[in-house]
Amino acid sequence: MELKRYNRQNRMLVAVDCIIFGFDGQQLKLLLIKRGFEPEQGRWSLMGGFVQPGESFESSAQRVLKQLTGLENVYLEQLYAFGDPHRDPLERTASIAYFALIDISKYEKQLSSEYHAEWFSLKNIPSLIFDHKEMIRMAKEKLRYKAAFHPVLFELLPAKFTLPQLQNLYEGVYESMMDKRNFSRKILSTGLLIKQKQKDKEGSKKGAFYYKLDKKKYRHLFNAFLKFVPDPGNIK
Amino acid sequence: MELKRYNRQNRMLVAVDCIIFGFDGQQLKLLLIKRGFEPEQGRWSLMGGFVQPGESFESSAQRVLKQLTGLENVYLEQLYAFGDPHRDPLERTASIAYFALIDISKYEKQLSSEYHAEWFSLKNIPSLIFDHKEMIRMAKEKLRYKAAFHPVLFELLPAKFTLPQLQNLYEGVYESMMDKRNFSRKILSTGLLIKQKQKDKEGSKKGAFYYKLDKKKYRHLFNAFLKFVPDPGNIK
DNA sequence: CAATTAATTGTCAAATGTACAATTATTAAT
DNA sequence: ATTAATAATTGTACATTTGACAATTAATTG
Repeated sequence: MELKRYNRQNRMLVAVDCIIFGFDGQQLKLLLIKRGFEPEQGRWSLMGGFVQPGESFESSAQRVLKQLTGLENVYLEQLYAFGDPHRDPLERTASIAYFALIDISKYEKQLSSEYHAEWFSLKNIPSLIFDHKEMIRMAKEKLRYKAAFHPVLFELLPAKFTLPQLQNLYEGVYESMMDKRNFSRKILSTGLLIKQKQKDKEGSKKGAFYYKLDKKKYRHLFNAFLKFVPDPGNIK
Repeated sequence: MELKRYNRQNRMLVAVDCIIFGFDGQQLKLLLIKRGFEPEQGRWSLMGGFVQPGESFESSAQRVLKQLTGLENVYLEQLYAFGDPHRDPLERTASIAYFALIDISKYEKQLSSEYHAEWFSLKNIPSLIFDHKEMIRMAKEKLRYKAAFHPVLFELLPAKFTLPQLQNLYEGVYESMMDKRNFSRKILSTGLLIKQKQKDKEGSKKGAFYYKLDKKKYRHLFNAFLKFVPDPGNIK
């Protein structure tokens, strides 16, 4: 007789949660929502949802992300599977956490009003449900790790950006100051940036030249091993 | 009225699978078992098991690992959550993959006979069930990444080991040759090794001095950022 | 004691990292 | 028109690390 299922084993709910990073030119931010159902209705939470039949974890995370931001084809990476038996008090629920990097200028505000979503500065995160605080801690750590060797932070920037903006971003991610001269030398030496003729005149009299990513080199070098940060600090 | 469960959502099985690395002094190896139940009974497989009620993913992996090797307190790290809806043809089953690094000399052979377990050279892995081949590919990649910056490969070695053995290990992990002089200079400069007065006389007339890990420095430096490998290659 | 084998040790040039400040472009005010 | 103010842009010298490369040493064997 053919087996039809694995008998005597317990099944559990599986959800995805998204840690959504954005950068407004000054600060690194996270997109959070107000949870719309019990338990913990009305409290701040990461955007998430249950994995549906026929859906992989990755496509589930993509679906959830599109629901909230309207965006597709964004940078999305699996962070960690959270499986503490009591992380959700109502019923055992595993959560596969993903982190996303989006260009904050492309995100559609109207969608997020439905979820009462808001951008929070990373230094000012409110109290969150379940283990979402821990998820964010790990996401920050992993972003630091990744960005030290791969040009992943460009995913947070618009098509045109300035060197001071880029340095702001790196300084925000690593919560430390960098030397302007050494920073631009290192970044430019990767050959990833193409200088534009236009300047950004906001926020300075002299204006700062715009740069664009060399998309071809970017794709080619993404998995190569560059070094964007001297010492990424103590990271796992 | 209080909610008791999340209604109208589908639950699924969740398992853990362990990619178990060992090093015999010459080659990097993986411990595989012959699957003992249907479907795919009798085929080669990673050691795994279903996550039980009340058990976290990590403790589930520890349990599975102890069942097969008799070992506790081994290096264990979550690799990735595999969730393709059809990865197990019988029933939807998620798998949280962990990779383990064990000292091959400590592992208890008698236990593994129960599971028909065998060590396989990484270059000679047999056909495997489900997505286990992909799990191994990712585990190798992650081990490379990790070992490039953290002294994690010492987990594979016995308490006393020689520099040539250590270099063999690194060369096995990176599938490339390294210069003896540069290798020992780099490794010794970390201050992690304590030279012993004894020599290992196996395999050479002159004999090679044993070294021990400085456990205190090891724990202290583990998350620090050392550089053990010149260029870890193209890795995610 | 000579021959063999593998471990151990050293040097130099090139590349990279680090610390540090003067100059330039633009706008606003006098 | 000149000056003052602001932030962007550019350069240099020194220290450290890396990478390429070969001679010497310790032990065993015939």
